[in-house]
Amino acid sequence: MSSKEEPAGAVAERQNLGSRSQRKQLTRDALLEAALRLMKEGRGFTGLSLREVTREAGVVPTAFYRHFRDMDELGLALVEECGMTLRRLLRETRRAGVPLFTDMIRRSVLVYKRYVEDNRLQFLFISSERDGGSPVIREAIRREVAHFTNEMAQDLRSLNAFPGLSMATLEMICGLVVNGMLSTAADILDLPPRRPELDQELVEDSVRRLRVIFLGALQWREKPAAAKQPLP
Amino acid sequence: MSSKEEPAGAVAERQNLGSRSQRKQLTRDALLEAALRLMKEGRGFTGLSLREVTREAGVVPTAFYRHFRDMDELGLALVEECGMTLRRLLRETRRAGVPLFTDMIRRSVLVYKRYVEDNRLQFLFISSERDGGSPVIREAIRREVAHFTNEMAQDLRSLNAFPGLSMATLEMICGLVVNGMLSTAADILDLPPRRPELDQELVEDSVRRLRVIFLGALQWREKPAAAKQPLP
DNA sequence: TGTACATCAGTGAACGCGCGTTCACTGATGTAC
DNA sequence: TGTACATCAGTGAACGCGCGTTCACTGATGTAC
Repeated sequence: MSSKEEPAGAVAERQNLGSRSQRKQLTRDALLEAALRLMKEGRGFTGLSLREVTREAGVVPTAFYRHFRDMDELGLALVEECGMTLRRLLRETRRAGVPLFTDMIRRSVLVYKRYVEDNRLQFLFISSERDGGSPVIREAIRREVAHFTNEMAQDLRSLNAFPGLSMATLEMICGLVVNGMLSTAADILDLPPRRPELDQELVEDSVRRLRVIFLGALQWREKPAAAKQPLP
Repeated sequence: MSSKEEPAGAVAERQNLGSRSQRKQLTRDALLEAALRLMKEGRGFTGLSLREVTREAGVVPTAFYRHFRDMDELGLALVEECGMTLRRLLRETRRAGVPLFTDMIRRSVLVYKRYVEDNRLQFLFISSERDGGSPVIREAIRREVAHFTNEMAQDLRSLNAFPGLSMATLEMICGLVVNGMLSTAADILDLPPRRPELDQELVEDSVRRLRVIFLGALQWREKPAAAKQPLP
């Protein structure tokens, strides 16, 4: 125990052994995590102050500049971290199987829900900064999400889930799915604890929405690409 | 012309005749509009300061308190304004017809795009605070959006567009549509000027997404509502 | 292995600034008689 | 209609505070010989 209570042992960790650069990395991670942690109570990233973040991380304000030029640069680092989280998600969901039938859709949704809950802070960051925050961060998030959507479309193609659909159409479908699932993430994060019936309801709602999209996808017929005409 | 350039004539307006309460209302409107205007460059509502808003509105900081207790209260007033904008949208889109076929979907999308462009600032507020901002404002926006979704479902029901679908399913479908269209609003607002080919592409993408959803809705078969079972 | 020096992650004091809020005020508008 | 008073939207000075950033620093780690 410390006489002057420390935030979450961040400092203690850093005081343990390790090369200089290893300990620098620990401080950097502490700053990133501090920022995410401060967003827990619904405050946007833009509302965080540099001093607040360093305080939460247990370092002096000026130490910040050893790691980031400013808060925007820290935000971009968070986006990158979240991008990695999304890519891992794709790998995990892939194992749930082709989501063409209700059971597989439900299985995927459950994997997803679990994943969002295991990575609360990152999904909170994504969903609150995707449309909100500073333009540069918003742009970076959109890039990650577009990349994610694209990978998902590649997956569907290689699984041959919708044989009749062009790659462009698959991407459109995946865009709908991803957009929906990111909205759902916000709802998952808002779920009150110890209300399993609400959890179940949310899952079933998600399943229904995904079913509509996949039903629509199965019905989709590609039009023969009309020759591009100049605007009138 | 004024020697001490004034922001957007707000003060000048207020100096014209009118009863005391009329002029108070003008100042209130100036504050609301100032807040929206300051969000133009991608700054979130949470990032605005009270002093900044009063400066933009052309009044002294303390005048703020004659109208709102704090910035949150101003935010809620904005949400209410946006709610009215959404309800007007519904009335206008209704005239575009039942969106079951591609042409009608396209017509609705064009009405919507035009409407978003005519109400840029309000849609900017909605889309950036829907997931981002302070919890109390986010909650208020969600309520407005849920209300909007519900009205839309009522519309589809009374048009008898999907005779086989229950009200709950119609609401689910409308939820998908509304969620998608609010994301699209952000894209519409980001469109660079004088690039009609990008405008057209965005419209066609929206139409395709809506088609998938409506195709799915037409395929949907209600399950006979299974008796509710207690959780295992 | 031992010594002398360089590096650099983190410190702590200091700065000027814009913030939200308080307070007593002004003077035009509204009301009672 | 005219007068005396009340109301209250907007003013302007003042406050204490947390902010981002600068600077010179410390002292442990790393490197060269």
